[in-house]
Amino acid sequence: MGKEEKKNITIADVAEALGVSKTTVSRAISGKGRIGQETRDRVLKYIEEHDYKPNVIAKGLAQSKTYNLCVVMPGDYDVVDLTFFQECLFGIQEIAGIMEYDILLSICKNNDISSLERIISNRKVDGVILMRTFVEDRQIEYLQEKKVPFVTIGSSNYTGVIQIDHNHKSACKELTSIILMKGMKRIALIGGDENHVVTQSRLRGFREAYEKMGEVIDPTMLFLNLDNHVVIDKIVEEVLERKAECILCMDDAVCSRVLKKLREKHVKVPKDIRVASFYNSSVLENNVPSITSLSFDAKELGMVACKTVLDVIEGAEVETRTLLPYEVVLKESTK
Amino acid sequence: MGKEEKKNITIADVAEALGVSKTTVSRAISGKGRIGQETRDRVLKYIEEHDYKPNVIAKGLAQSKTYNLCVVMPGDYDVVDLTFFQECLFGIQEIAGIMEYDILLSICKNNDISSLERIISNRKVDGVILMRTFVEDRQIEYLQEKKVPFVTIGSSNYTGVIQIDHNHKSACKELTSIILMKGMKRIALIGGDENHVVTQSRLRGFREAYEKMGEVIDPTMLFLNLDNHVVIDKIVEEVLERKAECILCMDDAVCSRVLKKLREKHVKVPKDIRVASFYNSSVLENNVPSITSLSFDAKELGMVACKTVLDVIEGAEVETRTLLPYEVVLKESTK
DNA sequence: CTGAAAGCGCTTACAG
DNA sequence: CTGAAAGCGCTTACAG
Repeated sequence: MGKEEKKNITIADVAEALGVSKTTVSRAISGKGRIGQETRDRVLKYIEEHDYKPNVIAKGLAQSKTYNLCVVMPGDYDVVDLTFFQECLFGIQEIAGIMEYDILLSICKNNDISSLERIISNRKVDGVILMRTFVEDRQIEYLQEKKVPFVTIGSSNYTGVIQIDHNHKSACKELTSIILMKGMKRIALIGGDENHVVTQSRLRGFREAYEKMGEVIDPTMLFLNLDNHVVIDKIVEEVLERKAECILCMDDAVCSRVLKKLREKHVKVPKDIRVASFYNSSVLENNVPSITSLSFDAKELGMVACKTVLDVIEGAEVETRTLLPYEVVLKESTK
Repeated sequence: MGKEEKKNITIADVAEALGVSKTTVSRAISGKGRIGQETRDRVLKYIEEHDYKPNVIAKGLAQSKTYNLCVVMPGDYDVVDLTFFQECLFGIQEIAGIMEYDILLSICKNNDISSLERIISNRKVDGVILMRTFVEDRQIEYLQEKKVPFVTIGSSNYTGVIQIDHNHKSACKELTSIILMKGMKRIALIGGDENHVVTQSRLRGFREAYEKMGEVIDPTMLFLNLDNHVVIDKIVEEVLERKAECILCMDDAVCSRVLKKLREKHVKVPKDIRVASFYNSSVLENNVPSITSLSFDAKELGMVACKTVLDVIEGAEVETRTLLPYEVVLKESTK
């Protein structure tokens, strides 16, 4: 409509149009440095009217900043609880957006950090959020070595790591205690990769509950490091033979598979055996019966993590460890 | 260990160390412009040994490029099939990584494009991949107006849009035909937001199957635009009363809810009623009985979409519409 | 084949 | 309070 293809308007254009220097325009926009109120208003008015948008890349180059955050998501297919990471991502993105930051995604499959390395050495981000931690964690080692600001979602044993987590230990302790108090002593604990820090925390909570109740764990009822579905199926068989009263699942993916196996064998929950999961996600949402589990606010976790890494980037002091609250949600499966 | 905190080494440092100009170093690295073989080798050797990494941001500023792609993910919680988008994202990331591009994530809730707008007006990306299309699509309109290179995953009716999609129409037509051929005429079609292009395609396939088989659709058996679980539950009741022989679900989230309701009412699949879904994802993976559905390769879709948008960015000619193949997977639920 | 210089669009000491 | 100039780390006509 007569509109000509406009080149992007720059700070120089604004300066020229207003008969001031680029310095002045820059100051009016950033709010840094002394500048006359009237001058500032003129500049602000002009850029508003002409829809001027500063080039963030150029700004970044001058300031050695990118206004990007890297979020590292786990890329292992089956194990992952997608909903959790999704929700978390929403939280991160919400805060990041407010602070004018964007999210660069890195996908990490079993501790392979090549994608993260590329992003860091290309200087594409100002900080990193790790969505999952390993007991032995190459991402953490790499980031510490490179002195890149980062936080982890989930706990870590590495010293000096800023961590945002739910209180998994305490949550699992509580859920386990409740089950013990209901009189079920023969609990089978299934799932969980011991290389993940969260598994360690859950396990500790599980153990503490037994101690607190003066009960003793039957070590043959612990089934960790299950790497595939077939193994889970076999374990369910075994657990049934051993007359377990309750199956406690480390996460919902495992729980979902356990429930499938139980259905196939026509074992009724909760009549024949009780089931609970250390995690709640939409995977089990539509299950009949409804499944007792721990409830965590993943979005909140993401928001806090994002806020924290931004603080770190700006050099603020932050807590080394932030623990968010949880809920125990009792449902039909443990009635 | 005596190692001093090194500032990042730049192209100027390399040039000085080698006694050549920055121009020469730049050319050796980029491979553009004439340069002596011996000189190039010297430069390459030096940067290799000293672990020099070009600053992508600076390079981008000089070339008006970012080496970033924006991927727009749907942010509506319930409706979304996460696994699909996740897989797709993996595919995108895999190709992007190979081409030295990174992924900037934008989350779009019900056609709200503010996040995308920010990323575009901040010039943070060279191109965009839209993971879901709307019949009336503000993202598409915005990107076309701004002349930003982009492709859509899923089809679109806007002219000139580069689309990568599975052949949903044809897939749904085939699955519907099979069911009709099995002798089930009373099919209830459930779910699907008519604002999504994919719903339109599926519906068209459904209709064509009826036409092909010389059957007539009972319009009162179509239940679209279900926005919440309660509605689905009610519809299942209605469908049962109306003696439907098969429930066809537009996607797995809907199907999962339908199955839940059926279980609660102790209606057996496939004995009392058959069920199939126009989509396959891990949501239904552990269901007993296994569910007949259409199978699509989401990762492949992501890979092709990424490759295509990269081609568009580089000004290459690309197909306006690429349709990927599918599979019909018959399982127990329609036996 | 190689280099000096201008430019990408900002920021920020420094000087006035 | 304001501006000229240098700088962020690259690329790329242009000239030789």
